[in-house]
Amino acid sequence: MAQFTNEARHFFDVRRLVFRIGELASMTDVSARQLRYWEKKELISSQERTDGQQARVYTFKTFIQVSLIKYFMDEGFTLAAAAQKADARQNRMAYIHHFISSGLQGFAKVDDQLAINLGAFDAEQTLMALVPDGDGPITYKLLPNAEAQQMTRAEAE
DNA sequence: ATTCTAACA
DNA sequence: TGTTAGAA
Repeated sequence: MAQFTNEARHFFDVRRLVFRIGELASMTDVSARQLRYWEKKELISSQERTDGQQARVYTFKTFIQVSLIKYFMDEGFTLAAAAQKADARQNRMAYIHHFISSGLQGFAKVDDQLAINLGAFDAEQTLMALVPDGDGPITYKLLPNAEAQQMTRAEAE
């Protein structure tokens, strides 16, 4: 079974997943003309081009942003309002992502069950969520920080 | 083939 | 906003 620690690991780097304007346009049903216009209005941005190339390069994050703006415009919002709502949505998602990734400290075995290290409960204790193999409720257990840390690390790699 | 800017319908 | 033109 895969083990995880705080270290993020991945098969590919999303920062290398980029699109040119034609691709992004067909992916989002937003015309290239609109994409250039939105960029000029600073509602979206394209990646800085280090080389001398002229063609815009868009990140995956921009793909999400464009999709959100498009969605809100289809809902009837003006471009400016749609962009504002899309921005707010992304900020909420960033917060949630931070909340989750900071809360999930790693996995371990406790009482022969999968245990999810949810991080500090207070100054001395760490909260562990015990996930049963089959059906059944998830239970929680508080362990001394040192013990939780050690067992979480012991299962890693 | 694709994207660029600028301009006009 | 769509759709051109001509250049890169």
